[in-house]
Amino acid sequence: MRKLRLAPDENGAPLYARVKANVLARITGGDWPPGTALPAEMELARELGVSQGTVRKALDALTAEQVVVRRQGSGTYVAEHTPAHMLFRFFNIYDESGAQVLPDSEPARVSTGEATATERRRLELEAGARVIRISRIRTRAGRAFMDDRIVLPEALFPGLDQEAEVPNTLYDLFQKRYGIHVARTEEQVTAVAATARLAERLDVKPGTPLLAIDRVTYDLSGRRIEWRLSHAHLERAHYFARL
Amino acid sequence: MRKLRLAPDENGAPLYARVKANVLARITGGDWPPGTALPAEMELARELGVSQGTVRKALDALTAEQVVVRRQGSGTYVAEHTPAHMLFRFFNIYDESGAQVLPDSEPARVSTGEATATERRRLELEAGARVIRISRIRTRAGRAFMDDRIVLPEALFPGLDQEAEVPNTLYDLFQKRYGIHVARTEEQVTAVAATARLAERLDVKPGTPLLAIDRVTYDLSGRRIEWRLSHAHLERAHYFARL
DNA sequence: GAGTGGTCTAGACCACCCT
DNA sequence: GGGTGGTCTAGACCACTCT
Repeated sequence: MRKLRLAPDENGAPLYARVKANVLARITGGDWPPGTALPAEMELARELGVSQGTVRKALDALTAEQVVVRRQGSGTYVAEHTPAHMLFRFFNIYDESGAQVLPDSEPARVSTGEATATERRRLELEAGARVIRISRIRTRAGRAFMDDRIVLPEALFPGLDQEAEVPNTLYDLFQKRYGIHVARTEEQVTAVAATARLAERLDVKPGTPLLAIDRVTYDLSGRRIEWRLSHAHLERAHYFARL
Repeated sequence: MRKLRLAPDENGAPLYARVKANVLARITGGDWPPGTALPAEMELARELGVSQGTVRKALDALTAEQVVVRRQGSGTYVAEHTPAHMLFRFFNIYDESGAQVLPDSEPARVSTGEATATERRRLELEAGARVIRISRIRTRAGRAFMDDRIVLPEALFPGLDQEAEVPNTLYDLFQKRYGIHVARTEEQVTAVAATARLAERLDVKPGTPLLAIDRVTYDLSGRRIEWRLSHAHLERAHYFARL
């Protein structure tokens, strides 16, 4: 019987799944920061006592989930999430020519407080948990077009409210400063009439139809790490989804 | 040199890609209708003169694209698109509890005519091409909530305008009657104010914010087979997207 | 040229389904 | 019990990258 440096739980899970979990743990644990080259497949296979094919299957899965990037002839690297890349990946607004809208962000207001019932529900927090709230306007060609209200569990992002400035893309800050890797988002989209507050912030008439985007963001281990409510006034632009 | 009954084009494309193309062609060509069991992996491998592992990789890809379904111990089957399944897969509206909304459909109006410039652009049709236009209301719990205007190239769906009744789910009709397999959709979502026409059809006040969903549907070979413009009045429901 | 990922093969054993 | 897909191994050759 070979000894494995994998999950001690030998029941059920196939080998490649345990290899995948092992590699993922070392990435999220910070052993291999973004941009690092992983050991070669053969070396990982030797280290873990499995065949190269099994390592390959695990790395294929991590590649599909965009945790890792493979470069033929060079190596396998922990996916690097540059600010531009993160915007590109999670900002779903496109203009009429099909090009992605790349928004700017105005200085934000940041505060902290005890989570409301709605915030606790959306972020699956315990009663009494505290949150960081960020409010900002996004602009496009110099004009306000999107109002963001972002809520984060304070326990996951201690000190974030002390930042001098909130960057245009929060998600790479999450990764670089807090080691929290954004994995996926779920968005609920509806059409709403502009309230007085939104009308003023987006410079439209009250009652103007706006797109409301309610987003929950998950990290690689499945934790809810952000709740974001955006209201957008889209002129010659649209929300895009592929199914 | 082994002789392959695969694509004669030997350059570039890996073997498994040619196996995949071969199997896909036999499915879309009607040799294996939906629900049919494919030959076993070993048998396909023998027939095509490749190893089982290569066939497996091809079938894995077709499984990921939902062209085929695998049942351990039983076999690999051409994906069967029941009406309920098609609704489930391509209808993106969910209620507040997270359950998918399953709409009903009222009798539709069907007509044909020469494609307008917009219709030609969205469906990539030649000048002079003819289209079938379907207009219908979808209901939810007995109340109108969505107005659909559907445009199809007549060349792909001859005689569809003569149907006695338009089914609630068109997509499985496409597959069963015309052998056209829906592969994916692209949707552009915006918020608009209800026009007089939409207000009357959806029983809301003019100016009410509606969700406008502009969808182009592609078949397995990448052809555009449908353009659909839906306007929805969503109460306690939302459009859902996972990214 | 050495090292990496990408493809392909051949064969083994297992878990599961069907009859 | 026989057939199927699911997993795993070992080894080969290729295409690419780096230096």
